Order: sequence, then C-alpha cells, then structure tokens
Amino acid sequence: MGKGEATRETILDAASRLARTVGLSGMTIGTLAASTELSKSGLYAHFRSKEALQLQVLEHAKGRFVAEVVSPALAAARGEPRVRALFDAKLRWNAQPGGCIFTSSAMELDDRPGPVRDRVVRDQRDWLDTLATVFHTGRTEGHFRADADPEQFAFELDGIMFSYHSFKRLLGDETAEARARRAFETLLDSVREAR
Amino acid sequence: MGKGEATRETILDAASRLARTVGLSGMTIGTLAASTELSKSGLYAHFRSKEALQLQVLEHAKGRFVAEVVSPALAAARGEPRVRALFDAKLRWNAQPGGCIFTSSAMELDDRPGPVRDRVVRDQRDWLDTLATVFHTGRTEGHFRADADPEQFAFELDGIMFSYHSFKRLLGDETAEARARRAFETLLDSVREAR
DNA sequence: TCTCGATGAGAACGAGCGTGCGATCTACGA
DNA sequence: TCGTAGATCGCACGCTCGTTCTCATCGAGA
Repeated sequence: MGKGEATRETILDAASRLARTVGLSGMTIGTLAASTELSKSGLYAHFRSKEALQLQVLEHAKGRFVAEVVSPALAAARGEPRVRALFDAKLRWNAQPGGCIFTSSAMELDDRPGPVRDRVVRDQRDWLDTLATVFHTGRTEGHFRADADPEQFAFELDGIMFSYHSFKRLLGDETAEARARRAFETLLDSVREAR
Repeated sequence: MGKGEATRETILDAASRLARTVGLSGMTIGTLAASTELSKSGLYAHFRSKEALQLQVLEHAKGRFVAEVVSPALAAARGEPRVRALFDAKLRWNAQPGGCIFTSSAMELDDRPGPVRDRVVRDQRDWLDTLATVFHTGRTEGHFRADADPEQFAFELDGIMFSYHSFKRLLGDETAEARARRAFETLLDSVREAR
C-alpha cells in the first residue's frame, strides 16, 4: 500500500466518523481537511469531487460493515442462532460512537435523487436481503413458522434498529438496548413454530 | 390576522415542506425566499435568525400534528380503538408528501446539540408519551395484558413508523403500508390479553 | 546524481450562505 | 385624507463552500 493509499484510508475513516454526526451532505471538505491535518486541496486531490468522496465513504463503510457484522454472523449456526448473531452484531454496530452511517444516510437522502442516494438505496436493499435470507434459512431449518414472511421479518427487525437508534442517540435513553432486545424476542416469538 | 401574520404562515408552510426534503439545516433562506416569492431580506425580517426560523417551523408543524393526528385520535373510544386511530392517523401523517418532519429531524439532529435539537427531543418525547398514555388507558380498559409495558409498546410502534418511512420514501416500496399494518397487528397480538 | 511521478501546500475563483441596514411601499386608524 | 407603523425590497458585508490552478517537496529508479 503506497503512501497515497494510506492517506486515503485515513481520510475515509475520518470522513465516516464525521458523516455519521453531520450527515453526508453536512460534511464539508474544509472540516474534513482540518480533522485529518491536510490542506483542503491536498485532501481534495484524492477524490475528484465531493460526490465521489461521499460514494467512497459509503463503500468504505460497507466494507467494514460486511467484515464486522455480516461475515461474523454468517459463521454462526444456520437458523435462529444465525439470526440472533446478526441482530447482536448489528446492535453493536449501531452502538459505535456516531451510530450507523447507513441509518442516518437513509433518512438524510430519502428525498434527494442522485448517485449517492442510489448507492444508499442499494446498500439498504442489500441489508434487508441479508436479513430476509438469513431468516429464510432459519425457516428451512424448521426454526420458524412455514408461513412466516422473510421480508416482513426484515421490515420489523429493521424497525427495531431504527427505534434503537432514535432512543439511544436522540433521546440518550439508556434503556434503548434492553428495549431493542425485548422487542427482538417478541418478534421471534411471533414467528416461531408453536403459537 | 394581519398581513404580516399571513405571510409568516405562508412561509412556515413552505418551510415545513422544504425542511422535510432537505432537512432543517439543509434548508436555506435563499431557496425558501425564492419558493415563497419574497426577497431574502423580506423573508428574513419575519424571523431574527435562521435558528429562530427552524424553531418556529417545528412549532408550526407540531400545531398541525396535534390538530391532524393527536386530537382526532383522542376522539375515538378509549382502549384499542383509540390506539388504532392513533396509528392510522400517524400513518396518514407520514404518508403526506415529504414524509414526517419530526422523523427526519430526529435523525438529522441526533448528534448536533443546540436549541433546535432540544426542541426535537421534546417533541419526540411528547409523541412517545402520547403513545404510552393511550396504550396505558387501553390496559386499564382491560384491552391489553396487565403486564404489558406502555413504554415498550411506544418503542415498538415507533419502530414500525420508522421502518415504514424508510420503505416508503427511501426504497419507494409500495408494500410499505401493508407491511406496517401487518406489523401493527402482530404488535397488538403480542400485548393482548389472551395468549 | 539526476529525473520524474506521486503527493501535498497555497492561493485564488465564483457562488451562495446568514445577516444587517437603510430606503421604499402599503395598509389602516385617526 | 393623511400619517405612520409595519411589511418588503435592494444592496452589501464577511464568510465558507466546492473546485481549480500553480508550485514545492520527496522518494524511487536510471
């Protein structure tokens, strides 16, 4: 990895952190340059536009997300254990300082067309697909009711994550995690075999 | 209502609409002035700062929210009917063009201290309190399990709203409303007397 | 040692930002 | 009808934005 590549990595790390608190649009080149101890133009040279920077921030974050959340969870046993692992990992991801960049970007860009929004949509779809697939596997394993809808499960699980985000970050409510876990158990109960 | 008051109202209406799509911070005085066919300074004279404008936008929206969502729902019969009415009304509110300004502001400002954030926090707390109270009433009526936690109910219901927002506005998913309603029924099932 | 591409600094740009200040226009009570 | 207070405008301010240029530095290969 050359020197340039290393700085680029440093920049993207800082940018992810910054974007999580002020949003992808709220993040400015000047602030980012200051926080990385680079000149505006020096930083800018690594990306040819702000939009390219935003896209690379998302790509960078997605790489980390797969490595820290998705892959480890897929190591768990098929079925309910894997669903639990995925939930746990995502909860940890959301709990990191600044919260989840995909969650904030999703809300920020929901009404602003463009390549960045397209990318966010793709990532969100990927995440929901992952959830649905993992749930579907669990259904095949016989852990969940045969008539339970994987996409509906993904819808409801993601809702828990959103609510967690709001309680924890906006309201500063310390019961957020407990509530999220409890909601998760309720959700599992509702899709389990016996009723 | 004097002329000034009327224009102020017009401005706040336009501002609510604008803020829902670009965020309270993304909204600029220039753009807002253009969309109301006022000069920047003419518009600015109604508010003494951008922050004051943001606060008044929230207050304005809250007035409409109470009138269009909370009050009508409180007219329904105590207990489950009232909970349903509240859910329905909030769903309609979220479905309006641009979505729910409180939802987007909540995500936008979760990490940016200041009076505007404080206001958003207060509004979000009020909303959760309303949900919890209405649910509590239903519990007293014997519609819900005695050990069901109103705040937990509010947490989970709000999660459904968030997920609805995401599916509908970000993903453009037409099944969003159906999924939200289905999730709501599941939630009701989980808190009902018989198990 | 010399050269050259990669890396970054520095200064500057046009545009748009929030904000303020007088001057004008307009509606309404005396 | 007139006077005036309030509503609105035109203009300009200092600043920051994203972006673009030129130029210095540095390290690796010839």
